[in-house]
Amino acid sequence: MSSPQKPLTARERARIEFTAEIKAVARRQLAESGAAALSLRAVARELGLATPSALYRYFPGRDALLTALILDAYTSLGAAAEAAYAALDGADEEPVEALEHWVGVCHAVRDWALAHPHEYALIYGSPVPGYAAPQDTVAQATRVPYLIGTLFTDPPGQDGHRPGETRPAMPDDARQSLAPLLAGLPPDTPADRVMGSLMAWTYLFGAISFELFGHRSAIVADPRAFFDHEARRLGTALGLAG
Amino acid sequence: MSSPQKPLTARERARIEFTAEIKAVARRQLAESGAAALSLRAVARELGLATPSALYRYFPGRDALLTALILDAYTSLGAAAEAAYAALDGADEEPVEALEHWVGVCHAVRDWALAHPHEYALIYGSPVPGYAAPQDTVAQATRVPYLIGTLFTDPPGQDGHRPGETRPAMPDDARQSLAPLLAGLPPDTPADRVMGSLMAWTYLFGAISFELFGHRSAIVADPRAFFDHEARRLGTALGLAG
DNA sequence: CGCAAACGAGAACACCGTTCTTGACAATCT
DNA sequence: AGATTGTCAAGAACGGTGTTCTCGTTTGCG
Repeated sequence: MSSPQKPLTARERARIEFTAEIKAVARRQLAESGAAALSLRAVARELGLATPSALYRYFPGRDALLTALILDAYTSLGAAAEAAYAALDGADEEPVEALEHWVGVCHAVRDWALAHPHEYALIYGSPVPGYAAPQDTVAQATRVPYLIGTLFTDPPGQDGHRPGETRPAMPDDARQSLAPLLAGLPPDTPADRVMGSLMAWTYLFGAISFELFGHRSAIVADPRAFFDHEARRLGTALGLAG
Repeated sequence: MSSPQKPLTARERARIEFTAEIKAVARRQLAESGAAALSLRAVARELGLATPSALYRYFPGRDALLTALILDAYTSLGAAAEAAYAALDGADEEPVEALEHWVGVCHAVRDWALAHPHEYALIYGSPVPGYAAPQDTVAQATRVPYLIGTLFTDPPGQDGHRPGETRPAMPDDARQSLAPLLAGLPPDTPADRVMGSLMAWTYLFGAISFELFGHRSAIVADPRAFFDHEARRLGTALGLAG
């Protein structure tokens, strides 16, 4: 995509290196105290800078730094989910059931969220500034839902649909409501499967948000076992059954 | 419960009245600019107070004020959901299907969230301080999940379960994972139905959060039609079908 | 009436993000 | 090589924030 020329002046190399260093320190403080506590002054202090104004050479402001962290978080999460999918896909000779793929991706996303709770809150919690998602982020943000989509729309076997199985009906207004999405998909993609993948995507992050934000703490004793079961039951309920 | 004595001195009356006034102003500013922009100084200014320190006579700090708003939000949301349920229950002579109850409650919760987006973000977004939920809030916070629970566990007809219907299996670890919840329920409550209500609860707020936080804006054209369809499909998939 | 508690005002402290100016340094062009 | 251009960290300053403490004043109670 980029970097058509290799020669980088020492200034440029130092600049991108220092930019990464700023992000690393900021990510550390974010992971430690949350987004609300991320302070440009504290970042500058930890970097040995005598003044926070020096950071404005690299980021236009605090929100820009947070946006950069958001993009990195989406990238990291997307990579984790895709890696889990690839691992399940390539390991066994026997093709793995679609349900197992789904459950595996679910656990990968949950594991990532548990490992990076504040970064998860940054991208799937309440949007802090004015919830303006730059165009750069959507490419990374769509990696997980896209992965789930292929899980639901790509038939696991030759067709993946048993002859006697009842496909859920989709009223016209519901089908039209996701026209913007269907327009970008192969024309023969069944709308009910797209709907199923969107619902699976919705549920996955609803469940993780509930667990991470404490809405379940008084209710479930073993979060991982509960999550595994809910992922399985939702997957089968949405038509992934083997 | 409380107020065993009626006589209130003028001081006390003025105090509770002014406390309510503070909350009203704070709620207005919250609805206008979000929780991050809620400032004690701005609240004091709007109340005509010359200094924000006066507010500390009524709330120990900014977080306490936010906690009070959280409790009010839970109360308001719970009342809205229960009112919608009651309206559906009492209107028709014919007993309404459980699925319709479920969809009605879903729309009530969504309507409330759309009308009070910042209050919704306050209670179902990322917890701001250290996500410590005071004991007062849980009574209000559990109203909606409890309502959904009765929807799924109370049989709509005489039993509500068709003879040939296959009940989803629950492995032991999954059943044990929600032991804390089952301990507080009638001993014959079927665990798979409790599981279904928890999943419905999870999905409901996952869907609303996605819509409100902009994760669907580029994907679905008619959010209400989409929401209605997903609520119906999830309800039937979880065993509410008529 | 007198006393103690509650009240609002005010100043102060320690932070914060952001802006602007200043002097030093490196890269580039002539 | 020398002059110039642009980048850099520094520093000071502004307006904003939550919070704490100390004041007189007012209110309610014994």
